[in-house]
Amino acid sequence: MKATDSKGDLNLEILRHSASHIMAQAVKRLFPKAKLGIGPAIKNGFYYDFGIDGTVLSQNLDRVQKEMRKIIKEDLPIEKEVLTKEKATKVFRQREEPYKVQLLEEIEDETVTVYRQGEFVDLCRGPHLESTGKLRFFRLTSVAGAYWRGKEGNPMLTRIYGTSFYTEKELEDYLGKIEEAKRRDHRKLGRELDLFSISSELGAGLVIYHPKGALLRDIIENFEKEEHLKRGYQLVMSPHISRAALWKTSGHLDFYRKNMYLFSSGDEEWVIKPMNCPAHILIYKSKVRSYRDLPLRYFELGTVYRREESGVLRGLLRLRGFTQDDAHIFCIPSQLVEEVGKVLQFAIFMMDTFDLGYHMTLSTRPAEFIGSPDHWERATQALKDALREEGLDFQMAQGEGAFYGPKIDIQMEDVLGRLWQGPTIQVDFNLPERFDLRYVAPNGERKRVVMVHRVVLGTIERFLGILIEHVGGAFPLWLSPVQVRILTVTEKENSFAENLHQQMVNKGVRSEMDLRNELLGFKVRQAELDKIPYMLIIGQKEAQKGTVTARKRNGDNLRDIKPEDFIQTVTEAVKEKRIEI
RNA sequence: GCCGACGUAGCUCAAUGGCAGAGCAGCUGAUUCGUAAUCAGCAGGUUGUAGGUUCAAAUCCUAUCGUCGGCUCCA
Repeated sequence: MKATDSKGDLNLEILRHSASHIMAQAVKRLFPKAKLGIGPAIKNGFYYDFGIDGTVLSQNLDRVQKEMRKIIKEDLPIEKEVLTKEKATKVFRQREEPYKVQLLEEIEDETVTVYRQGEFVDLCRGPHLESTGKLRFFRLTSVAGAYWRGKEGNPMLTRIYGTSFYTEKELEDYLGKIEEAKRRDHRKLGRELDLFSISSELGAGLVIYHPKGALLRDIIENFEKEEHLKRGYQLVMSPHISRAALWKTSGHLDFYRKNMYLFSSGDEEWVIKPMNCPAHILIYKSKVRSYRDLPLRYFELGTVYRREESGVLRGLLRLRGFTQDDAHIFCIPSQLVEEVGKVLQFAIFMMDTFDLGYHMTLSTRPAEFIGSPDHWERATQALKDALREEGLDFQMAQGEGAFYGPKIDIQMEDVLGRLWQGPTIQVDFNLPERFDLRYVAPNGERKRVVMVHRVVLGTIERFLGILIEHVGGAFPLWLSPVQVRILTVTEKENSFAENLHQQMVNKGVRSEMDLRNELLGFKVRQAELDKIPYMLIIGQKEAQKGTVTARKRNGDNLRDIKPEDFIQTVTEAVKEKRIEI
């Protein structure tokens, strides 16, 4: 297998796989006692797991990198050998590699392949580069712990991540992209733009929204409410605490207990809601429902609290308290295709509005499930039909569904090409059963209803985090907490500025003034850093003519604009939810 | 929860067992200026928290809370 002639994906995989072997060889040279785990190529690079004290590797990453360069310089041929399983087992026993021996035990074939480069031998399917010298552009990126074979309870190995490319430019581009992602980190921008904070005094995984963040969230929430009402959803609301017994009925107390906040007060046990479904179900159950009423679509911006493990918390992306744009659709099984189709359209409309890409995945019945296989088959088919009718490409994830029903997951793709979990649509056979949810059919029979759980942004918090990174903090006009900032050249223009400001506020434009006694350049810089879409620059010229000079976020100037024309431009862009200003 | 790295002024960081410091932000004053940083001065700290070792702790040890990178999880 020639690996060096082009740079297709397969070849990149070979390059990275060999890079991981070279890294493992370097680690073994420096730390002979390190035990080899596994070392595959992955999406953006490669890793290798070692049984060794993590501190040692994290403090010696540079040394490992240097040793790798030596091995590359030695240009050792990488040779494949076919061995019987017994022979291979003997080799790795001798080399005191227990993890490799364990892997061999699990292989059923009679023979296995090993790859040899100099003194280093690894159990491996290959293929590999011809020699270590073919690797040129690589970088070790981080050290982290990882469970052996990915199972909690197994020993924790130390994983080194790295990446490699065929050209220096590709490597630089990749590292540049990582830098760009760091610049856009929503945690950093959230602080710099004064949108939100997370305080350890308040508690990990809980967000406090500062005025600008709260405004931004309010804009998104209002947009969501409007769009839901347009699509036949009804707004509902439910309390944050409820009796534990409700969650006994729903089954959450048995299946989800470790993630729930429970407390007792008086003689009773209470739950802080981790989900909105039971409350919506109670609304459904509050009276007898006819087939004529269906489908019923209940929507709530429902704030829920879940006890997430401390290690999984991450900015706005993974929290303990968050707000889902949650809806539950109660319908007749025959309505499923149409309802799911509508949700798909809705989700796509939202992605388009925010200029995000999307990828769909259909997850089918897992090994452990409830409900009849027949129901599963029909529901899965309904989801598939809905996807096909909307003309959408999707991937299948066999056995990845929830235990209570199949689902469609939509991943959002941001401007850097990163994927984020977004909308989900889940069919549920479980809760209608547990709560005995029925409707009266045309023939008077009381039949079981089908329930669909769905979110179209996911959670407001996570979506905000993704959005902040997607736009790099420079929100489109309709979302910008501050749309316009008026900058005066000297204090002489203050009254003109104040007048203008009031005019805009009256028209619903979110305006701010910077009347500080500072140089214009200083104020412009501040407004740029604050990523304000429009600066209105007011000096002697403007004050005399009664016009404004509008400086866009990208530096372009619009001169001699009448205030009312500017206000109209802004108002129109907001109305159309234009992405570009 | 697990592995590792961390936690010093609002922010970014310095001080490696020996007097806690800088830039930005803030405040005061001067300056009245045209598109990414005007000048000067002032103030800002129980070094996350609680213990311990030491003549002496930001620095070493223990616990705890939190943050970051991963793993696992994500009904």
